[in-house]
Amino acid sequence: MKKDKISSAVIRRLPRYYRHLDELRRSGIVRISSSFLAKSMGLTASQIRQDLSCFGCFGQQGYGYNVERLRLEVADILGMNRKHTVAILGAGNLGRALMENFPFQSNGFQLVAAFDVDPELVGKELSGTPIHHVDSLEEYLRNDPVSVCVLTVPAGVAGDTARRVAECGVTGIWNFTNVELPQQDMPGVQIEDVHFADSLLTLSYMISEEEP
Amino acid sequence: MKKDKISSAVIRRLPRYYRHLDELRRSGIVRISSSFLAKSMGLTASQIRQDLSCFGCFGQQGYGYNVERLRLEVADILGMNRKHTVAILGAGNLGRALMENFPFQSNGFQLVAAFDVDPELVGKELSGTPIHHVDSLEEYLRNDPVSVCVLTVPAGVAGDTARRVAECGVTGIWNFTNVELPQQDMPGVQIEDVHFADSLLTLSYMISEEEP
DNA sequence: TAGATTGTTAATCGATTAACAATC
DNA sequence: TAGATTGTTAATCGATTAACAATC
Repeated sequence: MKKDKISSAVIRRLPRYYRHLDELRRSGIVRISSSFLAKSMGLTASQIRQDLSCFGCFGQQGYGYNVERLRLEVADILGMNRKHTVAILGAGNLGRALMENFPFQSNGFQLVAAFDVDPELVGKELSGTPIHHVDSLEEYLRNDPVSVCVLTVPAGVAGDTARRVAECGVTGIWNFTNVELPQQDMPGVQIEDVHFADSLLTLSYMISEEEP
Repeated sequence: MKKDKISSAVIRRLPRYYRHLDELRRSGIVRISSSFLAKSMGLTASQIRQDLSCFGCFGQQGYGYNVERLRLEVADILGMNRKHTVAILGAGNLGRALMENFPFQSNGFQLVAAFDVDPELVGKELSGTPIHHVDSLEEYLRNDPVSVCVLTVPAGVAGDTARRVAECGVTGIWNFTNVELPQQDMPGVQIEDVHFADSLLTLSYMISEEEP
């Protein structure tokens, strides 16, 4: 039975399901039961069946799940077939690392452009992606709307840059700056934070607890 | 009343508390009530008082919390005063981005070394941090143990590299590879994942849901 | 003193786990 | 058919919220 409102706990597990199913597929495994998948992921079989049942009936009694079919279903649920476009704002170290190394394509995204202020970079291409000047951001987005902007600008201009692209109708911001973006100022824009510092401090807590 | 076992939901909120308190302090605010802090963070006052009470009594009835005192308390809880050391494994784009831009110091960590296989990099320094050859990893760690290793190596060697440093007594791994490290193979090592792909796919889900 | 706000206990809400009929 | 395993309902567990006495 499909559910209306999916809890964020479930949503956050979906990419992990996808990752594991992709690995199972690549190692040639055709079918899998909830209990086997649970064991390999460190979850309970109940939870997996409960999670999946939010979106539909993908298994078969007495058989389990077809790995490839389930993988495609999860990909679809995650919106990986929607041909989302993405632009990178800020081609510093981190922005360039994402441009050159992150597999946008295999996660269902198409990287179409990057923006920076550095005259050394503007006008060049990196891994086939052109780097434009940030001054042309609005003009670019008017002509070629993108789904998601990757925010890898310096913290000082993070808020401003976010507001600018929000006004141009971007639907998502992937925020790598350590700044908390004011969601309420940007209605209709989904924000996903990657807070390096928060992550490291969590680790700091965990290792500090071990050795009191 | 201090609690023994802190739930991971609480732990994950601690860095956010720290970040907000640090910002309040920098904007010169001396005291704050749980309800004001709650509003600015998008939480409830109850939750904040409940969270903090896991670690002690930091407030005062009728007054609230002293921002700077609470900030220092949270820093201490997070282990930011423990002089943890950190080494970066893999000085590719991402590794270098962290070396050059991430404020390890102000998060309580001291970056002491980086490791790579690239002869162009080995022997050089970047932002004051020497880059050694990965072959010398074990020898280095024997002489100068580090608390945390940052895993920014290619996915193919992630598992091996993790095991190697785990055997050398590292207490934490900050994992930026898209590989799920087997926690059970490395007892006593805390693993904190930064899964870019999982994060982007979560955003993909959220923006796809908006426009069905 | 009166008003404000904490820390804590109790109530509620939501998420996870267990159980089981349905059925491949 | 017998064994396996799903999807779903019910039970349990844990986390969040509400309430309030204590007290600054």
